[in-house]
Amino acid sequence: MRTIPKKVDADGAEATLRARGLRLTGPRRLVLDVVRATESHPTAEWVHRMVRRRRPRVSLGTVYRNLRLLVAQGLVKELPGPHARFDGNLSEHHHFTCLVCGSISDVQGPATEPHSRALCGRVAAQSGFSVTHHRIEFYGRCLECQRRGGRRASRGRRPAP
Amino acid sequence: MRTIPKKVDADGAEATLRARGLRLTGPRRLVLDVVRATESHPTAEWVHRMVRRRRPRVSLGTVYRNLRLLVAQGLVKELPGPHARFDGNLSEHHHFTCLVCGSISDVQGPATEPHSRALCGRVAAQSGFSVTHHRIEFYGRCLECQRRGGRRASRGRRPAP
DNA sequence: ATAGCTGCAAAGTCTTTGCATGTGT
DNA sequence: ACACATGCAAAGACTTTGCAGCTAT
Repeated sequence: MRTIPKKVDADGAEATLRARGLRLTGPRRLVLDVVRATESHPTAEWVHRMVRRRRPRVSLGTVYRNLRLLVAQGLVKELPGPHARFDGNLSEHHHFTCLVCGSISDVQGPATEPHSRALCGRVAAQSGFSVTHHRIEFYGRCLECQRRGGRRASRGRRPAP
Repeated sequence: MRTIPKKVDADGAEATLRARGLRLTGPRRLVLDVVRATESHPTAEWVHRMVRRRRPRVSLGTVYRNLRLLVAQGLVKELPGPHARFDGNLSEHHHFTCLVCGSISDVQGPATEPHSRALCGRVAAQSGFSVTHHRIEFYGRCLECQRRGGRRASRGRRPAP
Protein backbone atom coordinates (compact mmCIF):
# COMPACT_ATOMS: atom_id res chain seq x y z
CA MET A 1 0.00 0.00 0.00
CA ARG A 2 1.16 3.46 -0.84
CA THR A 3 0.71 6.78 0.85
CA ILE A 4 -1.37 9.12 -1.22
CA PRO A 5 -0.71 12.77 -0.50
CA LYS A 6 -3.75 14.99 -0.31
CA LYS A 7 -2.22 17.71 -2.41
CA VAL A 8 0.54 17.56 -4.90
CA ASP A 9 3.55 19.70 -4.08
CA ALA A 10 4.88 19.75 -7.59
CA ASP A 11 7.78 22.06 -7.04
CA GLY A 12 8.70 21.06 -3.53
CA ALA A 13 8.14 24.50 -2.13
CA GLU A 14 5.86 23.20 0.53
CA ALA A 15 8.29 20.48 1.49
CA THR A 16 11.10 23.02 1.70
CA LEU A 17 9.09 25.14 4.07
CA ARG A 18 7.75 22.33 6.19
CA ALA A 19 11.22 21.03 6.70
CA ARG A 20 11.83 24.22 8.61
CA GLY A 21 8.59 24.25 10.49
CA LEU A 22 6.96 26.76 8.15
CA ARG A 23 3.63 26.48 6.43
CA LEU A 24 2.56 27.17 2.91
CA THR A 25 -0.63 29.06 3.65
CA GLY A 26 -3.04 30.58 1.20
CA PRO A 27 -1.56 34.06 1.15
CA ARG A 28 1.96 32.69 1.06
CA ARG A 29 1.20 30.37 -1.81
CA LEU A 30 -0.32 33.25 -3.72
CA VAL A 31 2.68 35.47 -3.18
CA LEU A 32 4.97 32.73 -4.39
CA ASP A 33 2.85 31.98 -7.42
CA VAL A 34 2.56 35.63 -8.40
CA VAL A 35 6.30 36.15 -8.27
CA ARG A 36 6.92 32.98 -10.18
CA ALA A 37 4.34 33.72 -12.82
CA THR A 38 5.89 36.94 -14.05
CA GLU A 39 9.15 37.97 -15.58
CA SER A 40 8.56 41.57 -14.69
CA HIS A 41 10.60 41.58 -11.48
CA PRO A 42 7.74 43.09 -9.52
CA THR A 43 7.74 45.36 -6.52
CA ALA A 44 6.07 44.37 -3.29
CA GLU A 45 3.18 46.64 -4.09
CA TRP A 46 2.61 45.06 -7.47
CA VAL A 47 2.62 41.62 -5.92
CA HIS A 48 0.13 42.88 -3.40
CA ARG A 49 -2.21 44.09 -6.13
CA MET A 50 -2.05 40.74 -7.90
CA VAL A 51 -2.59 38.78 -4.72
CA ARG A 52 -5.60 40.90 -3.88
CA ARG A 53 -7.31 39.96 -7.06
CA ARG A 54 -7.83 36.54 -5.58
CA ARG A 55 -7.83 37.43 -1.92
CA PRO A 56 -8.80 41.04 -1.35
CA ARG A 57 -8.17 40.92 2.37
CA VAL A 58 -4.46 40.11 2.19
CA SER A 59 -2.55 43.05 3.58
CA LEU A 60 0.58 44.67 2.27
CA GLY A 61 2.32 43.80 5.50
CA THR A 62 1.65 40.13 4.91
CA VAL A 63 2.99 40.38 1.40
CA TYR A 64 6.19 41.92 2.69
CA ARG A 65 6.52 39.33 5.41
CA ASN A 66 6.05 36.53 2.95
CA LEU A 67 8.38 37.95 0.35
CA ARG A 68 11.08 38.29 2.99
CA LEU A 69 10.44 34.80 4.23
CA LEU A 70 10.54 33.31 0.75
CA VAL A 71 13.77 35.13 0.01
CA ALA A 72 15.23 33.85 3.27
CA GLN A 73 14.24 30.31 2.32
CA GLY A 74 15.74 30.70 -1.12
CA LEU A 75 12.47 30.27 -2.98
CA VAL A 76 12.60 33.76 -4.44
CA LYS A 77 15.40 36.16 -5.21
CA GLU A 78 15.62 39.84 -4.52
CA LEU A 79 17.13 42.38 -6.90
CA PRO A 80 19.34 45.25 -5.86
CA GLY A 81 18.16 48.80 -6.28
CA PRO A 82 16.59 51.59 -4.33
CA HIS A 83 13.33 49.68 -4.01
CA ALA A 84 12.86 46.02 -3.44
CA ARG A 85 12.07 43.94 -6.48
CA PHE A 86 11.65 40.21 -6.57
CA ASP A 87 12.34 37.43 -8.98
CA GLY A 88 10.96 33.93 -9.04
CA ASN A 89 13.47 32.76 -11.58
CA LEU A 90 16.06 30.87 -9.56
CA SER A 91 18.16 29.76 -12.47
CA GLU A 92 21.52 31.37 -13.06
CA HIS A 93 20.82 34.54 -14.93
CA HIS A 94 21.52 38.24 -14.94
CA HIS A 95 19.60 41.39 -15.78
CA PHE A 96 19.43 44.12 -18.33
CA THR A 97 17.89 47.40 -17.25
CA CYS A 98 16.73 49.87 -19.85
CA LEU A 99 17.78 53.32 -18.74
CA VAL A 100 15.03 54.95 -20.74
CA CYS A 101 11.91 53.04 -19.82
CA GLY A 102 13.15 51.25 -16.72
CA SER A 103 12.15 47.79 -17.85
CA ILE A 104 14.21 44.89 -16.60
CA SER A 105 14.84 41.87 -18.79
CA ASP A 106 16.46 38.58 -18.00
CA VAL A 107 19.77 37.72 -19.55
CA GLN A 108 19.94 33.99 -19.40
CA GLY A 109 23.00 32.32 -18.01
CA PRO A 110 24.25 30.08 -20.79
CA ALA A 111 25.47 32.96 -22.90
CA THR A 112 27.44 34.41 -20.05
CA GLU A 113 28.27 31.35 -18.03
CA PRO A 114 31.83 30.61 -19.14
CA HIS A 115 32.89 34.22 -18.95
CA SER A 116 31.38 34.92 -15.60
CA ARG A 117 32.79 31.76 -14.16
CA ALA A 118 36.24 32.84 -15.25
CA LEU A 119 35.61 36.24 -13.74
CA CYS A 120 34.82 34.82 -10.34
CA GLY A 121 37.93 32.71 -10.43
CA ARG A 122 40.07 35.71 -11.20
CA VAL A 123 38.59 37.81 -8.50
CA ALA A 124 38.93 35.09 -5.92
CA ALA A 125 42.52 34.43 -6.90
CA GLN A 126 43.44 38.08 -6.88
CA SER A 127 41.74 39.11 -3.66
CA GLY A 128 41.79 35.96 -1.58
CA PHE A 129 38.09 36.42 -0.89
CA SER A 130 35.85 33.42 -1.13
CA VAL A 131 33.42 34.28 -3.88
CA THR A 132 30.16 32.42 -3.50
CA HIS A 133 28.20 34.13 -6.21
CA HIS A 134 27.95 37.25 -8.27
CA ARG A 135 25.46 39.39 -10.02
CA ILE A 136 25.81 41.21 -13.30
CA GLU A 137 23.55 44.08 -14.22
CA PHE A 138 23.72 45.40 -17.75
CA TYR A 139 22.44 48.86 -18.60
CA GLY A 140 21.54 50.50 -21.86
CA ARG A 141 18.53 50.80 -24.10
CA CYS A 142 16.05 48.16 -24.94
CA LEU A 143 14.96 47.57 -28.51
CA GLU A 144 11.86 49.65 -28.31
CA CYS A 145 13.58 52.62 -26.76
CA GLN A 146 16.35 52.47 -29.34
CA ARG A 147 13.73 52.74 -32.01
CA ARG A 148 11.91 55.58 -30.36
CA GLY A 149 15.20 57.36 -29.82
CA GLY A 150 14.18 58.87 -26.52
CA ARG A 151 16.56 60.43 -24.07
CA ARG A 152 17.67 58.51 -21.04
CA ALA A 153 15.57 58.82 -17.94
CA SER A 154 16.89 60.69 -14.95
CA ARG A 155 18.04 58.54 -12.11
CA GLY A 156 15.38 57.49 -9.69
CA ARG A 157 12.35 55.36 -9.33
CA ARG A 158 12.01 52.74 -11.94
CA PRO A 159 8.53 52.58 -13.35
CA ALA A 160 6.38 49.81 -11.96
CA PRO A 161 6.11 46.71 -14.11
CA MET B 1 50.82 88.28 -19.41
CA ARG B 2 49.10 85.20 -18.12
CA THR B 3 45.87 84.71 -16.30
CA ILE B 4 46.45 83.51 -12.81
CA PRO B 5 43.47 81.72 -11.33
CA LYS B 6 42.69 82.53 -7.74
CA LYS B 7 42.23 78.91 -6.82
CA VAL B 8 43.56 75.83 -8.46
CA ASP B 9 40.93 73.43 -9.69
CA ALA B 10 43.24 70.49 -9.86
CA ASP B 11 40.73 67.87 -10.80
CA GLY B 12 38.46 69.97 -12.96
CA ALA B 13 35.45 69.39 -10.80
CA GLU B 14 34.77 73.07 -10.50
CA ALA B 15 35.12 73.57 -14.24
CA THR B 16 32.73 70.71 -14.89
CA LEU B 17 30.15 72.26 -12.63
CA ARG B 18 30.57 75.82 -13.84
CA ALA B 19 30.14 74.69 -17.40
CA ARG B 20 26.61 73.83 -16.38
CA GLY B 21 25.94 76.91 -14.37
CA LEU B 22 26.59 75.19 -11.06
CA ARG B 23 28.88 76.33 -8.28
CA LEU B 24 31.35 74.46 -6.19
CA THR B 25 30.41 75.86 -2.82
CA GLY B 26 31.90 75.03 0.53
CA PRO B 27 29.45 72.30 1.51
CA ARG B 28 29.52 70.85 -1.99
CA ARG B 29 33.29 70.75 -2.08
CA LEU B 30 33.32 69.01 1.28
CA VAL B 31 30.83 66.39 0.19
CA LEU B 32 32.88 65.67 -2.91
CA ASP B 33 36.13 65.50 -0.98
CA VAL B 34 34.71 63.21 1.65
CA VAL B 35 33.41 60.76 -0.91
CA ARG B 36 36.65 60.84 -2.81
CA ALA B 37 38.80 60.42 0.24
CA THR B 38 37.39 57.08 1.29
CA GLU B 39 37.13 53.65 -0.21
CA SER B 40 34.41 52.69 2.19
CA HIS B 41 31.49 53.41 -0.13
CA PRO B 42 29.77 55.55 2.46
CA THR B 43 26.12 56.21 3.09
CA ALA B 44 24.70 59.71 2.99
CA GLU B 45 24.59 59.79 6.74
CA TRP B 46 28.24 58.89 7.07
CA VAL B 47 29.18 61.59 4.60
CA HIS B 48 27.09 63.98 6.65
CA ARG B 49 28.97 63.11 9.81
CA MET B 50 32.31 63.65 8.12
CA VAL B 51 31.24 66.93 6.57
CA ARG B 52 30.02 68.15 9.94
CA ARG B 53 33.42 67.75 11.47
CA ARG B 54 34.49 70.72 9.43
CA ARG B 55 31.18 72.48 9.08
CA PRO B 56 28.78 71.56 11.83
CA ARG B 57 25.90 73.51 10.38
CA VAL B 58 25.64 71.59 7.11
CA SER B 59 22.34 69.76 7.05
CA LEU B 60 21.60 66.24 5.97
CA GLY B 61 19.28 67.60 3.32
CA THR B 62 22.12 69.55 1.80
CA VAL B 63 24.31 66.47 1.79
CA TYR B 64 21.63 64.54 -0.05
CA ARG B 65 21.08 67.32 -2.53
CA ASN B 66 24.76 67.55 -3.24
CA LEU B 67 25.30 63.85 -3.52
CA ARG B 68 22.47 63.62 -6.03
CA LEU B 69 23.82 66.57 -7.94
CA LEU B 70 27.33 65.16 -8.04
CA VAL B 71 25.98 61.82 -9.24
CA ALA B 72 23.98 63.59 -11.92
CA GLN B 73 27.09 65.43 -13.04
CA GLY B 74 29.07 62.24 -13.13
CA LEU B 75 31.51 63.28 -10.44
CA VAL B 76 30.47 60.53 -8.08
CA LYS B 77 28.88 57.12 -8.57
CA GLU B 78 26.07 55.51 -6.69
CA LEU B 79 25.95 51.86 -5.72
CA PRO B 80 22.87 49.69 -5.88
CA GLY B 81 21.31 48.36 -2.74
CA PRO B 82 18.51 49.07 -0.33
CA HIS B 83 20.28 52.18 0.93
CA ALA B 84 22.17 54.66 -1.12
CA ARG B 85 25.92 54.36 -1.06
CA PHE B 86 28.37 56.47 -2.96
CA ASP B 87 31.72 56.01 -4.58
CA GLY B 88 34.23 58.62 -5.61
CA ASN B 89 36.24 56.14 -7.63
CA LEU B 90 35.22 56.78 -11.21
CA SER B 91 37.57 54.30 -12.80
CA GLU B 92 36.18 51.12 -14.24
CA HIS B 93 35.82 48.76 -11.36
CA HIS B 94 33.42 46.44 -9.64
CA HIS B 95 32.63 45.47 -6.07
CA PHE B 96 32.93 42.64 -3.67
CA THR B 97 30.49 42.57 -0.77
CA CYS B 98 31.24 40.42 2.24
CA LEU B 99 28.03 38.71 3.28
CA VAL B 100 29.24 38.33 6.85
CA CYS B 101 30.48 41.77 7.81
CA GLY B 102 28.92 43.79 5.03
CA SER B 103 32.13 45.48 3.95
CA ILE B 104 32.45 46.45 0.32
CA SER B 105 35.77 46.26 -1.45
CA ASP B 106 36.79 47.44 -4.86
CA VAL B 107 37.63 44.93 -7.54
CA GLN B 108 39.75 46.81 -9.97
CA GLY B 109 38.91 46.66 -13.63
CA PRO B 110 42.08 45.39 -15.29
CA ALA B 111 41.64 41.89 -13.95
CA THR B 112 38.12 41.66 -15.22
CA GLU B 113 38.24 43.92 -18.22
CA PRO B 114 38.65 41.44 -21.08
CA HIS B 115 36.07 39.08 -19.73
CA SER B 116 33.48 41.69 -18.99
CA ARG B 117 33.95 43.31 -22.33
CA ALA B 118 33.27 40.00 -24.01
CA LEU B 119 30.23 39.57 -21.83
CA CYS B 120 28.73 42.86 -22.93
CA GLY B 121 29.28 42.00 -26.54
CA ARG B 122 27.52 38.70 -26.16
CA VAL B 123 24.59 40.16 -24.40
CA ALA B 124 24.20 42.92 -26.94
CA ALA B 125 24.43 40.49 -29.82
CA GLN B 126 21.97 38.07 -28.28
CA SER B 127 19.36 40.55 -27.14
CA GLY B 128 19.70 43.39 -29.60
CA PHE B 129 19.82 45.83 -26.70
CA SER B 130 22.38 48.57 -26.79
CA VAL B 131 24.55 47.93 -23.75
CA THR B 132 26.20 51.09 -22.53
CA HIS B 133 27.68 49.76 -19.35
CA HIS B 134 27.40 47.08 -16.76
CA ARG B 135 28.04 46.43 -13.15
CA ILE B 136 29.31 43.31 -11.48
CA GLU B 137 28.82 42.66 -7.82
CA PHE B 138 30.64 39.73 -6.26
CA TYR B 139 29.50 38.24 -3.00
CA GLY B 140 31.17 35.96 -0.51
CA ARG B 141 33.43 36.24 2.50
CA CYS B 142 36.27 38.60 2.96
CA LEU B 143 39.61 37.38 4.27
CA GLU B 144 38.96 38.35 7.84
CA CYS B 145 35.55 36.72 7.98
CA GLN B 146 36.90 33.55 6.44
CA ARG B 147 39.43 33.38 9.22
CA ARG B 148 36.90 34.04 11.92
CA GLY B 149 34.59 31.47 10.40
CA GLY B 150 31.43 33.35 11.31
CA ARG B 151 28.05 32.61 9.89
CA ARG B 152 26.62 34.77 7.15
CA ALA B 153 24.66 37.80 8.18
CA SER B 154 20.94 37.84 7.64
CA ARG B 155 19.73 39.86 4.71
CA GLY B 156 19.23 43.48 5.36
CA ARG B 157 21.05 46.60 6.38
CA ARG B 158 24.68 46.58 5.63
CA PRO B 159 26.70 47.90 8.52
CA ALA B 160 27.87 51.46 8.11
CA PRO B 161 31.43 51.85 6.93
C1' DA C 1 -1.76 23.75 23.90
C1' DT C 2 1.66 25.45 20.85
C1' DA C 3 3.85 27.58 17.16
C1' DG C 4 3.02 29.74 12.97
C1' DC C 5 0.19 33.33 10.28
C1' DT C 6 -2.64 37.18 9.31
C1' DG C 7 -5.08 41.85 9.18
C1' DC C 8 -4.80 46.26 10.77
C1' DA C 9 -2.66 50.17 12.08
C1' DA C 10 1.16 52.44 14.11
C1' DA C 11 5.94 53.17 13.94
C1' DG C 12 10.41 53.36 11.50
C1' DT C 13 13.97 54.44 8.26
C1' DC C 14 15.79 56.68 4.61
C1' DT C 15 15.17 60.46 1.27
C1' DT C 16 13.07 64.40 -0.81
C1' DT C 17 10.95 69.05 -0.71
C1' DG C 18 9.01 73.76 0.43
C1' DC C 19 10.23 78.00 2.05
C1' DA C 20 12.66 81.98 3.50
C1' DT C 21 17.25 83.47 3.60
C1' DG C 22 21.95 83.91 1.92
C1' DT C 23 25.52 84.43 -1.90
C1' DG C 24 28.13 84.75 -6.21
C1' DT C 25 27.82 86.71 -10.98
C1' DA D 1 18.49 91.57 -9.99
C1' DC D 2 18.86 86.63 -10.82
C1' DA D 3 19.88 82.07 -10.47
C1' DC D 4 21.99 78.94 -7.53
C1' DA D 5 22.57 77.11 -2.54
C1' DT D 6 21.53 76.22 2.15
C1' DG D 7 19.28 75.27 6.87
C1' DC D 8 15.43 73.75 8.93
C1' DA D 9 11.54 71.33 9.37
C1' DA D 10 7.76 69.02 7.32
C1' DA D 11 6.38 65.73 4.11
C1' DG D 12 6.94 61.39 1.45
C1' DA D 13 7.82 56.73 -0.02
C1' DC D 14 8.73 52.33 1.25
C1' DT D 15 9.21 48.76 4.83
C1' DT D 16 8.89 46.77 9.31
C1' DT D 17 6.51 45.71 13.69
C1' DG D 18 3.24 45.13 17.71
C1' DC D 19 -0.82 43.08 18.87
C1' DA D 20 -4.93 40.35 19.24
C1' DG D 21 -7.26 36.89 16.93
C1' DC D 22 -7.19 32.60 13.95
C1' DT D 23 -5.41 28.07 12.24
C1' DA D 24 -3.00 23.86 11.70
C1' DT D 25 -0.34 20.37 14.22
